[in-house]
Amino acid sequence: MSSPVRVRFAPSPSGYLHIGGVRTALYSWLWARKHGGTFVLRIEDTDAERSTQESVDVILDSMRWLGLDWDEGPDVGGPNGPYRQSERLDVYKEYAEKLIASGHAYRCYATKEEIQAARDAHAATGTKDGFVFESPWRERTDGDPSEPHSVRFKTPREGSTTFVDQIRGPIEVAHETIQDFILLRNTGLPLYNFGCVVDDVTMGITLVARGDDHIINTTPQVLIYEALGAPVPDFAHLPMVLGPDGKRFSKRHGAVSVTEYRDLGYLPDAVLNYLARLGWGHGDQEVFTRAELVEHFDWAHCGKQAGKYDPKKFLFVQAEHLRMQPDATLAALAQPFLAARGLDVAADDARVLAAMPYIKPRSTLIPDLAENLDYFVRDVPEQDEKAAKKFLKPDAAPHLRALAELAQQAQPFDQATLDAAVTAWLETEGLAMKNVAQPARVALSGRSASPGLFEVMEVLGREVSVRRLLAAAEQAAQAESAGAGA
RNA sequence: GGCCCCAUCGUCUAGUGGUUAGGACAUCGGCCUCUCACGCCGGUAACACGAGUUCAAAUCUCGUUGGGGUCACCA
Repeated sequence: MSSPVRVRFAPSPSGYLHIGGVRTALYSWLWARKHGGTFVLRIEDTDAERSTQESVDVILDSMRWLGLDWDEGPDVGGPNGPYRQSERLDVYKEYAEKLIASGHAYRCYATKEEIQAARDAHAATGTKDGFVFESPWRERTDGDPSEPHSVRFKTPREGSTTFVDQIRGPIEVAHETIQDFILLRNTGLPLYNFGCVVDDVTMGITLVARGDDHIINTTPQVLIYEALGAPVPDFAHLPMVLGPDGKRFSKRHGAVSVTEYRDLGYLPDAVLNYLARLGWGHGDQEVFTRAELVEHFDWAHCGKQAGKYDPKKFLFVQAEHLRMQPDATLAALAQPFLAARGLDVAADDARVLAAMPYIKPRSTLIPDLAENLDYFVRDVPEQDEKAAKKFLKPDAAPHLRALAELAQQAQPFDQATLDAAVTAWLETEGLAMKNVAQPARVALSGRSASPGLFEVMEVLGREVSVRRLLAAAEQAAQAESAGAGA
């Protein structure tokens, strides 16, 4: 085929890794993995004001948690480093000089004040056209390079430039709407459009994926590629991720940072799956494993319109992935959340493993697992007051004692035996399961909702089941005297 | 305002000239049932509008309207 695929994700470290950014990273990563290419991670920290090391750490942590591994970048290095723009200043300087030498760029000594004055004058004319700063230095050569100056690109005055977006098709912009944009600030630091292109050129990037807010930046960038005589990569501009109300996705819509989802107990694969499907589709399939995503992803099936974040759908996808996990994996993931409830159990606790199949379909997030596992591993189940009051009444006491007796006798102590014994007993007593189920449920779990009674009993074991049943019978009987005494 | 992008159920989408416009989430009924889930069955619900091209348009063209992005020595 053509040249090997090299894709990059280039976040600027000015905060956490935004959920929208994750999608960009994911699509890029998928593209690289699908083609056996290289995934490069680059830190765009040329804005010293906003970039922080803490942010870099958070972003790397987030990427690792998601399992979006990079072949070249911070930590792992690579042949095209360094991978932080702040460490590549000499490279930008070198390329800027090249463009000046070839007549594609020039030194501009205009001050901020002069530019602002020009902008104000333009506004004062009341014109409807956009402001395009025309530097007097475009054609002058009498400046003193030792004086502070920026480097501007000499944008062609005529014609237009077209590039073909992988998602949107051809996009054409007239040169007259593009001003002589700045390549290098007077501080020597590159501006986004320049640093980005120089890095993508020197790192051999073959496809650039990013948010569609960059679509307008692409034309000037293509101009730089051409001026440099470098091959122009493919571009794919992803639509934005919006909040449910259609506004830019922000904190008030819910969690925006990847780390928040991790702490909330989402699975990385679920996050990836949901994000992949938000803006991309593969027929009727909704649930994808990571491998399936890699196999099926393509730009052609990416939607063009902005996607609204749907927390309910996200939860659905998360639940699906939770159920796909092996019991042992979930047990290990649940352990810290159990510990947070004061339940100190091993990651491979037999009760946890035994209960997991029944807990899984009743849980969505990892903390739910711990919540549903609670009474299986707690010595004495915490009792829901309302449930106890409603079901542990005097007339339930004899039933609970009978169930305890049946549990004591069951041989072997498993679901089938328990079920048969209880069914037979109900028959002779002329009772229905629903007459005794809820009191028994409260007795065993302390709650009014739980997996099937026989499932719970089997996991709990004979001894614990009998003990809880009898304790509840006692409690139910007590309710009588309390009621009569009042 | 200039420039650029976008437009199928509430939401994510399938659909690339001929379909009863499909699926999923959500929602509403029902089944299952010892509770809660899971699961299963079914319902409500969409091509923004207007011209044109065509035997035929959700699909192609133009316009309108409505969203969004961008106009920095931020990224």
